[in-house]
Amino acid sequence: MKKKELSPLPTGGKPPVVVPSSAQGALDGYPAAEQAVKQIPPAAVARLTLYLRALNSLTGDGVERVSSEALAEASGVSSATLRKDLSYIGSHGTRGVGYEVDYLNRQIAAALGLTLDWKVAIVGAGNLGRALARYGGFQSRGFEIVAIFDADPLIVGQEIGFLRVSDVLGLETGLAQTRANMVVLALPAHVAQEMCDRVVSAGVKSILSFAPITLQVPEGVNLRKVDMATELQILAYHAQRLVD
Amino acid sequence: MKKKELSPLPTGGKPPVVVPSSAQGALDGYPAAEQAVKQIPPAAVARLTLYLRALNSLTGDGVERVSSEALAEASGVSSATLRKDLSYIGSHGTRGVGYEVDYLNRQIAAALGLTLDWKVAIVGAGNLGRALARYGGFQSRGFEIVAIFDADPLIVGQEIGFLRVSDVLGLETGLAQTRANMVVLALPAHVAQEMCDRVVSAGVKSILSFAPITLQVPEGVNLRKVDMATELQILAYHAQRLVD
DNA sequence: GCCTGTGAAACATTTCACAGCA
DNA sequence: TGCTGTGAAATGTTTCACAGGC
Repeated sequence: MKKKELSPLPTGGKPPVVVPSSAQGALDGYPAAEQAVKQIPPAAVARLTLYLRALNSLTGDGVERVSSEALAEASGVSSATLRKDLSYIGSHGTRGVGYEVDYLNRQIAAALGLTLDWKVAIVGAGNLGRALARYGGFQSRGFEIVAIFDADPLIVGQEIGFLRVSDVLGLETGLAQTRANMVVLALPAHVAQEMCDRVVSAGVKSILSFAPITLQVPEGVNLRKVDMATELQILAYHAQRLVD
Repeated sequence: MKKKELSPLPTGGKPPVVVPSSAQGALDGYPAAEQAVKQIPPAAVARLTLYLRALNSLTGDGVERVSSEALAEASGVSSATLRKDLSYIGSHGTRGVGYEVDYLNRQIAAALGLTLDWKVAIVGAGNLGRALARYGGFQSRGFEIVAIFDADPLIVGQEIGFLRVSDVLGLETGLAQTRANMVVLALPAHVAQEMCDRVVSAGVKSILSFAPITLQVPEGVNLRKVDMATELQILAYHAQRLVD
């Protein structure tokens, strides 16, 4: 349901292991292009963001070096997992010593693509959309909120933080003008798919949805979902089990 | 970091495998008590909530029966995965026919423990906390928001939806009085761990945190985390890879 | 005949344990 | 000596493919 693949190169590496020989015999011509698209396991990518947070916090505390043990503890994972994760982005530590906080921070950020320019548009200026627009946590890591849209005439035109709510009628134009390359959907279920489609048509390839509905997106579009109700239900399952 | 274990049995078998005999040997008298604490794989639990959403939507459309293929499509997973997931909670379909929408809905809800009484308290009445308090998605699935706390004197006493913001000084008392058994933390990073500790001390075992920080909780406490910045960073990684 | 339920295979992730280098 | 980096083992998840009942 989500894999596709087209990288016909034997990038060579551990888990991500690229299909050894197999397919691809057809085209190519180059023996071994080194462009090799890394490929970090999804589970590791998610954790890299945690390490980043922990490293930022350490920087704030003036710490300059950290061991895998300590960083793992601060991130809530095992040290073995942490070392394995870091190995996917290369060897950036010193044996017998540990990791340089600042340097590692930059390495992870680079691996995640955070050095690029990310412009985020929020669709939906209801309670959640407004809260997101005002949330400072985005800006801090290079995500700039460039626009916020809504359909309600009473909300359009309002100021939220440094932004003015735009009419969703002008969604496509707005996305193009602001060069938004990510969209956050903060919408009720019944309009989410429609807005999602428009956003996709406008060429946006990265979408974060808070809508309580399963959205369909075409291949090549990256969709991540956050749903409070879902999280509570998962908690409920575990809590119930404690009681037996 | 999260496993514990105490089952000294060679459980051997597929994922969920019910602990064969194990604990409780004390009572019963039957050779094979069927009470057997299920055990659904975490990945499957997360997806069961998606099926629930899809089933609700189908009910709304007046659909009474659904095939694994159709339900999987609506939920965004493969039909094999769906059938496997459902098999963890028992056989509730009819071969050659499909699943009864209403019946399956109830079976999943029961398996997730949604028939119990969940009372949720929100700690933090900032932008996000207020948005969550007003979000209708909770109530719909048996989660009742029973209190919301904040430390800011300007916010304490305000009305949000049907609730009045309580002073976080009275957190412990408030949790006890309202019999809250779940807590949502909607707090800035610098106070999140402290509040988390207080909530844990008060006996709450299920916590959903929106704070952009890794929280430490003792064994036996269930913590789930949602972080917008993390989600965007993961999107950034994938988006960057599309460019190569 | 058709679609569910499920062993078994394929694949992915995590943990172990230790070699290797500062 | 001490901690990283990483093969190999253990564990978990997804997919395959087909037996089995309606």
